[in-house]
Amino acid sequence: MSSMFPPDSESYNALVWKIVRQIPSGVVSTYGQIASMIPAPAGVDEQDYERLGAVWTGKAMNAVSSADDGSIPWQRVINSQGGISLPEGSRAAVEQKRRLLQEGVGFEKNGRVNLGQFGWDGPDADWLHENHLLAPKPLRKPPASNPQQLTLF
DNA sequence: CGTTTGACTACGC
DNA sequence: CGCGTAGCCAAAC
Repeated sequence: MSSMFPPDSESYNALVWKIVRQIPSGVVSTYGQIASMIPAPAGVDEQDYERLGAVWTGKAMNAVSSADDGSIPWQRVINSQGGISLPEGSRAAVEQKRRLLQEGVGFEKNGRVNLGQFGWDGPDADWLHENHLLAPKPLRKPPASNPQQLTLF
């Protein structure tokens, strides 16, 4: 028997936000990557957690907007495809893209961020260890071959 | 009180 | 490369 939801969603959210605060300006992380650093609750199948954790992280991020005190760079968390998950055209989505652009994160024609270029590698190993977190699962980066995206200058 | 709906992701066409 | 689907379940309607 296992609860399919964080036993303590409150502390899970806090954990997510703690990690998100570590994301430096100019790069992005994904829901799945954040979740991969948080140990799966006992009883939750690892494979299930890969998806569940991402959903939980999404919920945690959703909870930020209502209580955003400005300390959480929520805009730096996007989906595994490099896209913004908020409803396109919504006020929040526009704000997210605006902030990312301002931080230097580039968007490709299809409206996605190249995770290979702007993807975050995760916090320092020391920090992770101090907080009892796991090493982030590498982002699914696009075939890093030719840097056909050159928008500087 | 039944239905719909997600700030997700991997996978198959 | 883009779109649809399954799996999951608390909350909002």
